[in-house]
Amino acid sequence: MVKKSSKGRQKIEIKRINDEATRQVTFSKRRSGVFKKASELSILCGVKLCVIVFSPGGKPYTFGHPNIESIIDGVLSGDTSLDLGEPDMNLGIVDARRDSKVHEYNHQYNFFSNLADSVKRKTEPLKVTAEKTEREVLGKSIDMLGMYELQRLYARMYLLKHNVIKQGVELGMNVS
Amino acid sequence: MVKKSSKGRQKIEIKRINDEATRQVTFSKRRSGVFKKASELSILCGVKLCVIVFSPGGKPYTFGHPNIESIIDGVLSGDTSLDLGEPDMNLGIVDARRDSKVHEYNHQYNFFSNLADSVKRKTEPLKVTAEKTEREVLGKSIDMLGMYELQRLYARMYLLKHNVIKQGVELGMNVS
DNA sequence: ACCTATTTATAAGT
DNA sequence: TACTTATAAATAGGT
Repeated sequence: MVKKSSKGRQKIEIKRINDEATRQVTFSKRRSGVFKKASELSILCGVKLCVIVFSPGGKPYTFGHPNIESIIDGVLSGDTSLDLGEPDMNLGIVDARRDSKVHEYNHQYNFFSNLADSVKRKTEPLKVTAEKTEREVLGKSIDMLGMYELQRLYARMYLLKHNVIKQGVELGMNVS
Repeated sequence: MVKKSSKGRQKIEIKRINDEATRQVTFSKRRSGVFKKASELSILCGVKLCVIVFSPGGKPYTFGHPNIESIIDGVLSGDTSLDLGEPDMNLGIVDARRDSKVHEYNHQYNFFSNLADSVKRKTEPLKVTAEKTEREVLGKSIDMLGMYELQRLYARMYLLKHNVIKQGVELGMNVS
């Protein structure tokens, strides 16, 4: 019966929260909020997206829809339909012929964190036999991870196609 | 004087918008919204994050804080704030089962197992031939992008540090 | 985690 | 694409 008195939501300034406890709470709430908004966007508009957030403690939280696979799949396969023309001149990267596949994933969520658990188990045996490949994966993953200069990356990967793999091994061996 | 009549914001179902014009408008609005929320999160909590959204037409829109490069550079330079400790001892991966919302999403769409199977198929036939290495890279890149053992990745990136990007560029120049 | 009072985001319409 | 309005949704502060 007693009226719950509350000042309700207060307006806050968008600047770093100094109080650690408050910051952590806000992080949790807003991280969830961003993920939810992202998922709604991907579903409502049927688009691909991913979000990577590092917690104050450095833990990565990710959300992707439908998955990154469909994004890089075409690139790595050297599909000619991915011909982007002049590098840096064409931002488009979608392979229209994969639309059906993309649609197949519509309305579905994928949380990388969850995927990682399973994939880890399933790929565990690969680690030993594919050691040198891990190095080449590393090099490429750096690009992938941040989608660093995505457009240029795609153009470059297209040009490199199969060669990048082979030379990537050499790169890895060099560095190690 | 004339009252602007409006039904105001209406509740909508979270499902793909069929009308293209509406979808495009919604995409623009909500993309901005997600970026804004992400920006606020990064500022309020002082965390690094990035968002990548592909428009219905396939154009990539990205947002990063402080920026994508800084995240990568930080790792490559051995930034201690990204040094998550002993490799392999702390995966730093979100346990979806601890997050009720994540669990809810996964339960609702149950997409994970399908994707995992897909990944498995692509990583199963691994050998050391160039052609098959490509598949391997794909499979493992998915892992990486999925924050699969991100911490181990950090550790390796830390070890490789300096040369990866640089040599990656050289690699690209060589081939092209 | 849950509760409200408020702020903020946004669906429709122009 | 930009502005408006009415309403839905997110969330700050508190328990």
